[in-house]
Amino acid sequence: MDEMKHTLAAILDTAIRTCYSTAEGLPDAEALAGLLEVPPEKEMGDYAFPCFKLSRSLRAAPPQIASALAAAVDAPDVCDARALGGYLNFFFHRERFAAQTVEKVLAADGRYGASMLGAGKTVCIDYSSINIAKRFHIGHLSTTMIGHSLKRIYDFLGYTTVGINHLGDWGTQFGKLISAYKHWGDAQEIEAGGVEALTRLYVKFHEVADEQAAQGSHALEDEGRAYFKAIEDGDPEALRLFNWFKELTLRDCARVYELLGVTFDSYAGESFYNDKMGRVIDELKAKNLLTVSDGASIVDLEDADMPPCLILKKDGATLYATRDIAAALYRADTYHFDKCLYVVAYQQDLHFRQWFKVVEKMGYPWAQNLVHVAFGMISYEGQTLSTRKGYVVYLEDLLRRAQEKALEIIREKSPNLPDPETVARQVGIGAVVYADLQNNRIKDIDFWWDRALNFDGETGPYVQYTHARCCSVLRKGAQQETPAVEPDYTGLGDDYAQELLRLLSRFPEAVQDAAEKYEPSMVTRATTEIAKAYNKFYYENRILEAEPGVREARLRLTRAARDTLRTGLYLIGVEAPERM
RNA sequence: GCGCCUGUAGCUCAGUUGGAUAGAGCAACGGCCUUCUAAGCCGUGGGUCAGGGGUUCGAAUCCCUUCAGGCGCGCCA
Repeated sequence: MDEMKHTLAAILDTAIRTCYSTAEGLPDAEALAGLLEVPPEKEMGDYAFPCFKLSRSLRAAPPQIASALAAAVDAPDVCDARALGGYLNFFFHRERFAAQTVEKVLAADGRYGASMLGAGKTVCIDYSSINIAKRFHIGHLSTTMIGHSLKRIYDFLGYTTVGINHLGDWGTQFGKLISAYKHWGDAQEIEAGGVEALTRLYVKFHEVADEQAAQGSHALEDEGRAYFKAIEDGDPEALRLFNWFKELTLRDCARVYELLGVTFDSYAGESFYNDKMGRVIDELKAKNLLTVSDGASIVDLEDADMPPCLILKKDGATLYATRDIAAALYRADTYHFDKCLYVVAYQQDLHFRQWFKVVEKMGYPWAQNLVHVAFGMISYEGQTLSTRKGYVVYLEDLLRRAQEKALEIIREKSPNLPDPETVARQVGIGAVVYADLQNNRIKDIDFWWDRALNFDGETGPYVQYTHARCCSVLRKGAQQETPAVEPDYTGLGDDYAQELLRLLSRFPEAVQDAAEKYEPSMVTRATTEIAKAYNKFYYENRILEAEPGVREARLRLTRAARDTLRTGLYLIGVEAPERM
């Protein structure tokens, strides 16, 4: 919560106690701060206190309370208070508010909004979690960017974070892939073609297997299973191929991660937990949680109104939930997390609720710190994503086209820009990432090329452009040779400057809210609002030609806006070019 | 059938613990570059907040219910 709120709450508290010294059951200053609201119109002030909340304990009508308090508020250097209906509206002392806000942002030296809120606490974030032998497509973007952004946000708030790419690197499909490679593969071709070549092999395998099945044969399927068994048993040749496929995939994805600026602290995936499943089974048995149903081992969850959680297949093989539980136990032991986030699509909601409950039944109190950070489905022009049907957009293609579009605009609008390729990369990718983190994560996304490549209006390039505009003003300001003067903050008294200042003052709260709700879009929106407010301020005020003191104040506000825009963009994983 | 989620302007979405006249962007139309980046700014039009009940001084927001859509519901992940 921002400082102004607390300051106002203290003033309000004093006023209430002056007017109604005998009343009981009144909220304290902290509670009052929580009741303060932002009025819908600027004309109504900077903050408002709804007096309805006090009418019961004060036994008075809200408008009367508002009038009485308005007369009792006495803090001329901080704010003015006026009654309007049942509201007590606070109007900041503009000059003082401007000075305080700007100096606070600048004193933070690029880390405005950062805190030590999370000092000593660890947050594990499971995101991206790609499957081996599959190309990175738009369906993987949300988990990757939401997780990446949350990691930056938590880091910024002082938490220790562990970014985990829980690789999908175990399962029969890898046996099938080996089988296909043995029949039709060529080392050089695969090495050159990467994951795409692997995908072709996988498709070929299924074509042939389907043909065989039509003739009543399962020879190829059996061979695939046998190769997977070979991997499990540690057969050197099978393992070599498996690791090669894995390496090819990681190499492929590394290009995308590099473009996005995404990094991980751990790539421990399913294969890593392969030898850690026994503990899960043993513990479940020891705690009498495991029962056999239709030959499979399950944990009954009827008391939690959920279907049972499958732990072992009829043949004794482990399942998805088993691996997730094993991973959670490992992470609890290894990282001693205060929270463990799973950035996974909402489709898997039941799965997470089930195994979280199993961990709870196992008696681990940290079960309540497991969080499924769910997000919406992505479709492509109204169709469900499907590699087979061609309804798929590979991320590299999207990012490439976005960069091309950005370069085209640069050639047209900024032909003299130095290093246009770098800026095009920053802007093109920024547009894609920003769009992914713009809305509440639960919303489904329908991908359309024309929307993805739109750089007008509330978009990543808009915010980046505003940042570059700030940089440009500051550059020009630094080039002018003017004597150093103290800022005259009356120069920030206009409505446009004040609106920008208000938004800047609320930015730290937005970052904290984003962390609390696991919602990066709250940072995206707060940042966009600041960009909009700066653009209005910029058009309504001359900065460089103002009187020296006013010029200095406006330059400082520009620097505060630039720093905060850069921070906001950084927190959602978007770069901030200084020119564009 | 049961469970989870969603429903706000033509489209995509905001709307803070219930608060003042429900807001943006896109699209459409009309303005603004001899002045700090026009990827910008200003303006116009556009709404039964899915429907119906209820709680309350006050509901897009909370409760109930109906409808529509998405997702999920034992040996895939």
